[in-house]
Amino acid sequence: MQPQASVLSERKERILKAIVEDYIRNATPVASETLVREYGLPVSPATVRNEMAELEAEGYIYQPHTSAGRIPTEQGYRYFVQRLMQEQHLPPSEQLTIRHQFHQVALFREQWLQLAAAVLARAVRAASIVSAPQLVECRVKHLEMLHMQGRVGLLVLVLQDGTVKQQLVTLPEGATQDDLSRASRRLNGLLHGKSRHEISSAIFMEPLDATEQFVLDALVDLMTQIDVRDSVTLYHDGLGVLLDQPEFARVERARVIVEVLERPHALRELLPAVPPSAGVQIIIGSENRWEWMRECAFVLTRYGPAGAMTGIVGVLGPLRLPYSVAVPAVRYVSSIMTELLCEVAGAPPATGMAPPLRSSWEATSGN
Amino acid sequence: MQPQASVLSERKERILKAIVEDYIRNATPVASETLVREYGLPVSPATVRNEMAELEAEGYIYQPHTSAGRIPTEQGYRYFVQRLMQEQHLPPSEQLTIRHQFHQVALFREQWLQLAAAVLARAVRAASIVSAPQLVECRVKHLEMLHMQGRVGLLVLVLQDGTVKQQLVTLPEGATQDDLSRASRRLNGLLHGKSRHEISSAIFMEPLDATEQFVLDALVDLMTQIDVRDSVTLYHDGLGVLLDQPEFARVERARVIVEVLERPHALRELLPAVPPSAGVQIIIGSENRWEWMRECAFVLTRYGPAGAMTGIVGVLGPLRLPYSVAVPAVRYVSSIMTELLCEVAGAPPATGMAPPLRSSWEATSGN
DNA sequence: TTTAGCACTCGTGTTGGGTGAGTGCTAATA
DNA sequence: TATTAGCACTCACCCAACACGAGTGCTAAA
Repeated sequence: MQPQASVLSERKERILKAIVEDYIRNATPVASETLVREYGLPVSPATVRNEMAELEAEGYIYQPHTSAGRIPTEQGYRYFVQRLMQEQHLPPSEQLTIRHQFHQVALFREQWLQLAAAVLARAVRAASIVSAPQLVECRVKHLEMLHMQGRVGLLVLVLQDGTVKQQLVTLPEGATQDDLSRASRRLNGLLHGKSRHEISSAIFMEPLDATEQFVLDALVDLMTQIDVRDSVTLYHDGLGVLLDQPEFARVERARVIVEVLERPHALRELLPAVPPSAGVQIIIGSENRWEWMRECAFVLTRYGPAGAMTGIVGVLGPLRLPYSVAVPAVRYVSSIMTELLCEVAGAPPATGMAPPLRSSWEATSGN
Repeated sequence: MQPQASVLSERKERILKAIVEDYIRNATPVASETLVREYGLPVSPATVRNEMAELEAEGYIYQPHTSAGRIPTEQGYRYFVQRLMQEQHLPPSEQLTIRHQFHQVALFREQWLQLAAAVLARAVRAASIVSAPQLVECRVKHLEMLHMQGRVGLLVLVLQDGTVKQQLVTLPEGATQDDLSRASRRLNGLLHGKSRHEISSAIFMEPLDATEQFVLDALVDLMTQIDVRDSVTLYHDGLGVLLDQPEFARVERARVIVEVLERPHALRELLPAVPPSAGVQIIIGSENRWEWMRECAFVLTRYGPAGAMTGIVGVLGPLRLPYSVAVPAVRYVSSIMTELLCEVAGAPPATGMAPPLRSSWEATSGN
């Protein structure tokens, strides 16, 4: 492979751009004649062929076989997204529709997430993934230990940001609802606004009685688990439209994607790799850590008030993902989600993240 | 199509059984010679052919084309599951493993559901669906209205069976946490153990103040929504193994299934159709209400203490689903889930449902 | 009633042109 | 020197012809 450092001549860029766009559109190798005919290049096919030969030598495109048109290489796609791509924003009317949809379900968090996945899948015509927002630091708002039946209890924990966590516990012999309520009440007073770390290292003026200590332990337990466990719930959509893509005509290909979306251990490992406040990130082919992702491209970004509660949202598809649509779409959806999350959690929008404006397509279209 | 009422001769049954089993195994039309060779029929291929001709005339099997072996019709499958199938129970060691896995995550309900889906998909080698248990009647255990920030409040509701529901609300101007706590406390006293219907028609000795009335309204609102909304969360697994089946070699076929599992409106409509306490239900091909399901078979059952809180669990796949494995597997998983649900909710196991026994494979293997 | 024998059917796999899209090369041109 | 017309060449794709063989239905004998 050739060094990619250099910048291509304007004409080569124009040709490369046309090849990538055409291939993303049609999934079929692009011929020199098509380029001059459809993309208005002011030269003859022969000249284009010469340029293509050089682009191929430099590693931006390749032929699947002799006497076929050209297809972009990964390097070609990367050059495209870095320097050539013109973002195609969602039409304002559609942006409004989407915004409306989100506000309709603003009070149901699971529904946002599913909605975000659905919107992206439809806009980009690819698969989408959305992770539930994960707390950076969770602080106690309210807790309640309830007696269910026998020795089964239920600890309900509400965090500052509005998240509700629950956990079944086995109660000590003979604990009554009155005991538990009293303990809950006292701990609520003591622990309000405290983080897990503060709680586990806290020292209390008056010592806790046995029941209080029990509830406290259960609480610390639950808060510890929150970090590692279910906050990584993933939503997805758009598998169906993905299967329409010709690269998945043979099922073997599709299988791997289907399994990943359905059982997303692997994706979970991918998520932490998306840096906060770095805008939209594009991962193409072999940049991926896993073999099976080498034929896939991702467009991901983090949403949510940075430093408080963030998740990731994005799309994935074949290498010829429509990046110019995907990038603004992902950015737009993430900005809405950030906005909604801020309204609820009350965290200030952090610098570097899209601000939660009402009139948002100007706000989201910046670099 | 011929009347199916009649009972087949023993020899025809034996042949039909062999055809169905072989086809389920190999997905390839079954020849007369294969039958005598592999299934030890004490007759010659010619005799088998005569019988097959009759079975075909009666509508139990058909040939995809002249000079091909036979394939079961839907009627053939139905006869098989009703009269011929010998259930193949999971090996005891595996049952124990599964039981262990469930008890490991006994305290996290979402994880059961996902686990149930995973277990079924692996055991049956087909796709699986699990719906979250839905309350038949929900009664208040505890409620708490919290002030989040600005005019955003969070209503947290714990139901008798341990379900926790939450809902963001817009608070009245100037409501403080103290007001809300006081109202919550009073309402907790008044409403404990009440169902939605009882609450909305309740008359109180002392009239409610404005804040209390507000919280009450929000509560009724939320309880109303519980019936219709998210209780129908669906989990699924096994799409991947489904794609391996030759009937899904062409993607068009797979697409429809993928979309259904991913965006399960349609399945939701299917669920109420599964009757409670009817044991495992098998739905084959055109028995399904929807066109696109005509090539699919379902093995479903309801789990959970009947009359209290139930969901459905089952598998779906092509018509040649391995019914003899699927039926016991679905029954076994549902019995474990019922058991766990009873332990937590404390509802007595209803008559007609598999009882929540520890030693369960005897219990689950009855008809 | 069963079965051996046999002719017949029809899907599948293989082979072998023919076609056309698209290229690379060369030589002529601006 | 850069561009382009012309042309030969390559190779995937399509299609028709063909052989093969699996599996049947039928007939006649046991």
